[in-house]
Amino acid sequence: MLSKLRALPIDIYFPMTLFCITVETKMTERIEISTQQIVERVWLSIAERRLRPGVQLKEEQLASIFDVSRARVRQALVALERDGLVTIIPNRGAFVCQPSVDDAKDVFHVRRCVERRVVERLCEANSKADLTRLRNHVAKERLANEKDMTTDIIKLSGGFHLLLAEIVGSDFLFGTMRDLIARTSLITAVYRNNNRFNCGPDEHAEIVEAIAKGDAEKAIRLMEHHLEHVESELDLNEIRRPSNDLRAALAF
Amino acid sequence: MLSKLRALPIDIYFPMTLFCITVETKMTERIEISTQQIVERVWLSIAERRLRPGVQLKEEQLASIFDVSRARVRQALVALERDGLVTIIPNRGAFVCQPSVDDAKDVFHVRRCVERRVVERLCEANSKADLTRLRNHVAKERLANEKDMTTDIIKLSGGFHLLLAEIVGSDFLFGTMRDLIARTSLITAVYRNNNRFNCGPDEHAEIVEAIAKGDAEKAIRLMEHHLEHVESELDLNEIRRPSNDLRAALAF
DNA sequence: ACCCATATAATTGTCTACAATAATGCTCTC
DNA sequence: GAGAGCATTATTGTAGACAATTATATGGGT
Repeated sequence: MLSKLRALPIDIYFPMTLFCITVETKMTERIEISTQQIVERVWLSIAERRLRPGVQLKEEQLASIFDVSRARVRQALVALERDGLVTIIPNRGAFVCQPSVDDAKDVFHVRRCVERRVVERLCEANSKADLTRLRNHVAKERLANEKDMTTDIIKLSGGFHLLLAEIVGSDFLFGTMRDLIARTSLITAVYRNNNRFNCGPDEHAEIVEAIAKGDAEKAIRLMEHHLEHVESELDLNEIRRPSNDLRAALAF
Repeated sequence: MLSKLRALPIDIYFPMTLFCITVETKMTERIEISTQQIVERVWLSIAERRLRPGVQLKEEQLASIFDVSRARVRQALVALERDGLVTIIPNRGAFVCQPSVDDAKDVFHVRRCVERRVVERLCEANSKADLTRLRNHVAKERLANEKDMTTDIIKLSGGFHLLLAEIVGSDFLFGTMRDLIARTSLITAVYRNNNRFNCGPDEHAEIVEAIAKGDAEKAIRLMEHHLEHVESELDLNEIRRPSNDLRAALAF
């Protein structure tokens, strides 16, 4: 609202330099890892299915892994809870969330509404510089897809939608999108039924071109189709699926 | 750098606003105040216009007012930032947000989508016990209105919408509603053009009865009408309004 | 009188030690 | 040998001290 979010460059939320930094950490002297970077690492680990739902994230454990103080880990966990990736139970600890099928549907429902609004406002007032940013972003997505860089694909795929919201300039929409994208990552990690991490940059490219032409109607239609596509690749039927819940897993 | 400074309300640079939050602290028993209670106090102070947008919430000040440690105040401020009531600028502090007209419109747009969804799901599966809770709540609202208890009116008015989301049982929708209601409180405090704090419990009552009858279509229509009503009582035209921005206020 | 650099004061950010709480393992009793 | 109660351990929560940062006030130069 009061433009703190907008004041910061988008890379802070999806820093592409993350892994470079971690490499340097090992090679050179100790480099401080920020709260935001911890959030980022955990988020990616969840999105890449390295951290499964229900797992407890112990503060001291994380503190030693990232070589930071426990206080900073705590902040990161609070932020992760806000993003809906983690549940904090008082005096118990933080656990990776287990979104229900209903949750997943709700998230996509709200996403459709919010992204529709974003595209609307984007078509109202678009500038050439912003179109360049969007096209550059899609180009990066293409590159990541070709080279099959999983981590980058995940980050850039969400980053596209976040970029749209950022260009609109509404802090509220930006924050809401950020929240929705984080949750979508978790939902995708839990419910996707194949190994593809997104549906490729082609649909994003089409949306950008529709916006470029100022064709709001088409852009909105493409966006809705895009989101339906993403949702359709998920396994949102109430089928029994592998779970950390011992009782459910051992029941016959 | 420069943009960051310009984003700040000008009266921050003229620290004559040393006015504290007036809270009736019961010094008799010295009860521990939880983080959540601090959040609620600040939220109500903002909603009741006792705290104006742009005011800085200094940690030590709050700590002494509530007689708690600064650490707890910090947590409360982080929570308030999440709710969109406060902006935290690194190394500068926390300030009450100044939502723009566009922000206000976005919030109401998203609210319409989310509440529509909530009502839909509520009509799908309603139970009698839940209807009782809703009716009791509306009754409380009526009482508060009759007795003209401002604080209660504000709390109950938002609480109604929160209760709907709670009954649905989706953590995601509940959290989203919570967020939207907090932001709406701030927006209402800034932009409402009369002294009424809500539009009375009658519209809430109608919605409850529509849900009771399982008439989803009517319930949704009533809800949308209700939200439009609330929004229409705001002064969301781009008229010049009293502002904390000295430059704007002094320009002719 | 204005601008710039510097010193001081006020405020936030971080860390570490300690307290409170919940989970685990053990022992005693029946 | 099973179960309840107790002790131990592991983990989270809190507070206070200190470091870093920013804003304000001061003074000299132009």
